[in-house]
Amino acid sequence: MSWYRQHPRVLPWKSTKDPYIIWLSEIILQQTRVAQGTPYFLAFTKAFPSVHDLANAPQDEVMRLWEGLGYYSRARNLHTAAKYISRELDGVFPDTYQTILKLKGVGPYTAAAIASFAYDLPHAVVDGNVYRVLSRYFGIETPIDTSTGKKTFAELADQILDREDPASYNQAIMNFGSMQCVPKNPDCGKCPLQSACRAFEMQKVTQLPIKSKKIKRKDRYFYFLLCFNEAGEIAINRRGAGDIWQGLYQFPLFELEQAMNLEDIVETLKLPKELEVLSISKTYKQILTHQTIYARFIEVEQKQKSPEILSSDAVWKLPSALVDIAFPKVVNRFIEDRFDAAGYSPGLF
DNA sequence: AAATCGGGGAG
DNA sequence: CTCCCAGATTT
Repeated sequence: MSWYRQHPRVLPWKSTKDPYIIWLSEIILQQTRVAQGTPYFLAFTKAFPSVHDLANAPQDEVMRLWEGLGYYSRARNLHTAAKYISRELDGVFPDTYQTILKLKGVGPYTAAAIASFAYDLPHAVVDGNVYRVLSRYFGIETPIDTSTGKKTFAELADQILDREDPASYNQAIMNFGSMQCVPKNPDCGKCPLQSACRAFEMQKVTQLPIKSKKIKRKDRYFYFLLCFNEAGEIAINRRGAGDIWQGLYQFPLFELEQAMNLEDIVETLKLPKELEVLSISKTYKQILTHQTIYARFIEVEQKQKSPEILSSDAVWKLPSALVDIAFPKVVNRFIEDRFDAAGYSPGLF
């Protein structure tokens, strides 16, 4: 905390005790760097000053504001919890750790953060920064991504929590982890904890914390159908549950097990005769945590009316309206290339 | 307990 | 490329 007083960090959500604002910031910052999340925080607080504003917003509007931030279940759960607080709790934010924990999308970390920052309750946060600081300082080699590890670090964090000022303490240890005890090449020479740091003593700083699991990524090949009708509108649909990007929109999608050339694609997809293939885009690559997406966009034109050729849930939008709809990043990259550079008429690459 | 869910920035 | 980020939920 002494170090923290000398290394303050001005952040837009630190100047309030409003639990709604704090909750909003914490959800946005889950697995997200401060620099990446800050613009989203500003956009959300401007669009939805109160929990009622958020609760009463259409889902598509919430998703649109979240567009590009990733982990979209956060946005859906945020909206669900806002409606719960607004309608079931009369807009009164829950004020105990256990009741905060009941909110959709709020786990142990976020409940502790809200409880301490908004209500000064003695609950220790354990985020990626805290795992790193504690594992190094105490020289703990228990993997942090196991149930045993989570329990160990949660108990330790609770033991060393400053119960007189849990809000400042939580803020301090997270800041210390993000600024001094950084993941790579920490400058231990200017660390105030060096003399008591077990990892420094054992020369294991770079090895801690330990993670046991390694992620494996699988390749997926997406072929989106860019289908115009006679009015110059494009078919889109909303992605459902059970896969990535739930709640976002896309062009009608055909997925293949492996990459194919244009002729084989047309053959394999068995496109209806009413559709004439105009062109196919380059491959857009998007790396996610557990998969790599290779996306191509096949531009087709409807030669005659055939409403049911695409999925029945398709809706038609003018290209100029796409900017107000939430798409995955890889789709937006194509949209920018296709419509901002080449214009809005079909077939013109 | 393990798998899954995005996107970006640092090294 | 790999790793990690103010983690949570589902399987």
